[in-house]
Amino acid sequence: MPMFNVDSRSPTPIYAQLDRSIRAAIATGQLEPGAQLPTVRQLAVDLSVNANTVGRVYAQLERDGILETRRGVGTFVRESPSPHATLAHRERELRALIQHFVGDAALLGFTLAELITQLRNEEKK
Amino acid sequence: MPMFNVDSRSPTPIYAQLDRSIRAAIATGQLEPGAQLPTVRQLAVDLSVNANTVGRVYAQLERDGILETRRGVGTFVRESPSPHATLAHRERELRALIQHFVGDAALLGFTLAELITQLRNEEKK
DNA sequence: CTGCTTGTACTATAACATTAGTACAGTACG
DNA sequence: CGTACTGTACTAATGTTATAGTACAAGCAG
Repeated sequence: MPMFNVDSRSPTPIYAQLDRSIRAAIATGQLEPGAQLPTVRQLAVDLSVNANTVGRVYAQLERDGILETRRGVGTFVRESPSPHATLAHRERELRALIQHFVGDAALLGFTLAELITQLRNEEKK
Repeated sequence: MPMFNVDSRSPTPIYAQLDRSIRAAIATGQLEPGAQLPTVRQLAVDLSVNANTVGRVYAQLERDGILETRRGVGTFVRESPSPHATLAHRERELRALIQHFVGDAALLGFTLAELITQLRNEEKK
C-alpha cells in the first residue's frame, strides 16, 4: 500500500495530485520532519507513472521549501516547514482557500453553518 | 454571481470543473429538471472562458443523459433524476472537501480552531 | 579508485486542453 | 419570407502534461 495515491484517469494532472498528496501527508503528520521519501524511481514504479513526473514534483516542493533533496542520498521533509511565508502572505492564501472551500461546499448545498459544525466534529478526532 | 464556478488557475481542466459544477447544481436542486441552462455563448462570457469549452461540456453531459439540448432553443436539465443526488454521496464529497481544506490550511500554519474563527467571520458578510 | 545509489537535465514524441475565428444547421418569431 | 437566436462543427495555433530514453552530477560504501 503506497503512501501516496494518484489516479491517472482523473482529469487533474498527476503532478498536481502527487503534490497535494505529499503536502497532505506532511500536514497530517504521516510524514514527519526529517523523514525520507521514496526515491523518484521507486515512487514512479509504485504509482505507475514516469520518473520525470515524480522528480519534477520533488523539485517544485524543494523550491517551495517543503522538502530537501540531497543528491545521491534521497529526498527528505524539511525540518522547518514553510519558512518563506510571511504572515500577510499566509493570510492572503488562507482567504483564497476559504473562498474556494465555501464556494465548492455551497455548490453541494451545504451552508456555512453546516461547514462550521462539521469542522468542529473534525476537531475532536 | 454566476451559478457555476471555475478557476482558470487551477490545474484541473476547466471542462472538468464545469462538468462537476453543473452536476453538483443539479444534484443539489439548484437546477431542477426541465430548467434551462445559460446559452453556451452567454456562459462563456460569464466565466471568461471559450464558447467551445462550454459547448463541449454541454455535449458531453448530453451524451451522459444529464442534459437535453435542442438546437435553436437551448440546453435543459433532463427530467430523469440523477442517482448521484443522494445524501450519502454529498456527504462523501463534503468530507473530501474538508480533508483538502484542513490539510492545505495546516501547511500555512493555521489550526482548526483558527479556521473555524475565520469562517465565523465570513458568516457575517 | 570503482561501483552503486541518489537527484537532475535534456531530447523527442504524443496526447490533451484552450483559445480565436469562422461557418453551418435547426428553431422561433415577426 | 428574413432575422435572430440556439447548438454544433470545423480549422489553426499555442501551451500543458506525460511519456521513454539517455545522460550527467553528487554522495556513499567497498
